[in-house]
Amino acid sequence: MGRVRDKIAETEVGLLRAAATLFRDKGFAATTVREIAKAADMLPGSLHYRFASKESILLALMDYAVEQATEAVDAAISSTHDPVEKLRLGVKAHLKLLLSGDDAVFVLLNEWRALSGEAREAMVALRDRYEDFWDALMAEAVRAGRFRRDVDVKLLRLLGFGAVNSSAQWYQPGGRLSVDDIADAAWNILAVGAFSEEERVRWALARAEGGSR
Amino acid sequence: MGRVRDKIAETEVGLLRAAATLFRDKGFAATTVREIAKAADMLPGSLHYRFASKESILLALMDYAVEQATEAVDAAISSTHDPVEKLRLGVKAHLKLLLSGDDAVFVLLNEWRALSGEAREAMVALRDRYEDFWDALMAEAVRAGRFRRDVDVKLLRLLGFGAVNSSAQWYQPGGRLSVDDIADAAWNILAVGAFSEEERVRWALARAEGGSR
DNA sequence: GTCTATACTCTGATAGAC
DNA sequence: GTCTATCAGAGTATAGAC
Repeated sequence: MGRVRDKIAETEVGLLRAAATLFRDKGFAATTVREIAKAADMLPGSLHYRFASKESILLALMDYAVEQATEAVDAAISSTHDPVEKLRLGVKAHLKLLLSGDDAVFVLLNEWRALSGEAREAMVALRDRYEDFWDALMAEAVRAGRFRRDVDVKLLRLLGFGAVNSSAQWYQPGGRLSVDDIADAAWNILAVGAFSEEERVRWALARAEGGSR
Repeated sequence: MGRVRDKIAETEVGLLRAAATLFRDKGFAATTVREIAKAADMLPGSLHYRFASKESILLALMDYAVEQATEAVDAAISSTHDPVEKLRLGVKAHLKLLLSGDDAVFVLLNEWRALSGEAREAMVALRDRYEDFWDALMAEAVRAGRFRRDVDVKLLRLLGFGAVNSSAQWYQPGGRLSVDDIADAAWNILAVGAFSEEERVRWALARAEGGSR
């Protein structure tokens, strides 16, 4: 029983992966269903057996991306109860996924304009939930006095993810900068700039103690 | 003499403006030349008299965007010789242009993947020059000891512009946040996080003195 | 310089044999 | 479930009258 469903899922995941790479490289509108089918070792007719339309491929892909991101971040922050450390680990997990080579998250971030109508609304709802999750995590750190009081949390989240997510546009695997380099730099600039004085001292001490972390 | 050229230029600027709005809203690939022509009060045939191809419209648009950005930033930083103040004013000018409603810069940042071949190379060369300009400005601030020594300037520039440019994705004219709010917040988080201790003190004093700037 | 009309290609999607 | 063959429409670009 499970065998058949697994096989179906596997085919569809491969298809989504192929679509993600093409959507990332050429954009959704510039990618043809024939190209997707070819990249997935299929013919256009077979592809339409799995997905009714090109747009439904994109929507499924985004669904998959949000699910993956949520799982990755949840797993990463489960090891600590410190709100600031949760943020640091969560951002790192988010970035790792984004730069891991799986293009779904990249497409989620950059091709949402291609969806229209109900599909667009469903997508926005998913994205909002992910963003609310982060806002709550940050609010916790503010409540604990770990960020400056005058920091606009929502704006910090927007700018922070803007910085982190933009790395997908220029990151090169095997290049000068590793994923950890980028995560650490983003943290050392963005978060530290938002830290309260007390937290700044704490952070400076931890750095001096534990090496370059 | 100048009259004719001005008239031609005016027609083309109007056309580029219409194209920019469409490219921004729907993306380059999803926009048709018929739509561009209609938005510019023309027929497709007439449009092709001005631009040989759809891609050449995009390239001309990007050229225009880089020119505008360079001029805006140059004008903004000419009033000071302080390297950090140059950066602050320059970033603000860049952001103002990006969020001003002229969509050319947005398209430049988000649709460059649509170009291919020689047009792509020409575009990358333009963008690189703009980025080199910023790197030089930042290097000046580092040399003067105004940033922490351990800050990777190129990475800071990438992350910084990632944050600033991302605001174009969510900024709403007339919304809760003004362009100045965003510019100030980005500066207060990003730059301050990269400041040297000495500069941080200087900045804190200036803030206490001059209000919320 | 701008129009109308159209050539030619490629698109997403479907039908029906296997 | 996957194939071949094909539809109807939309895409860019062009030709030539005005």
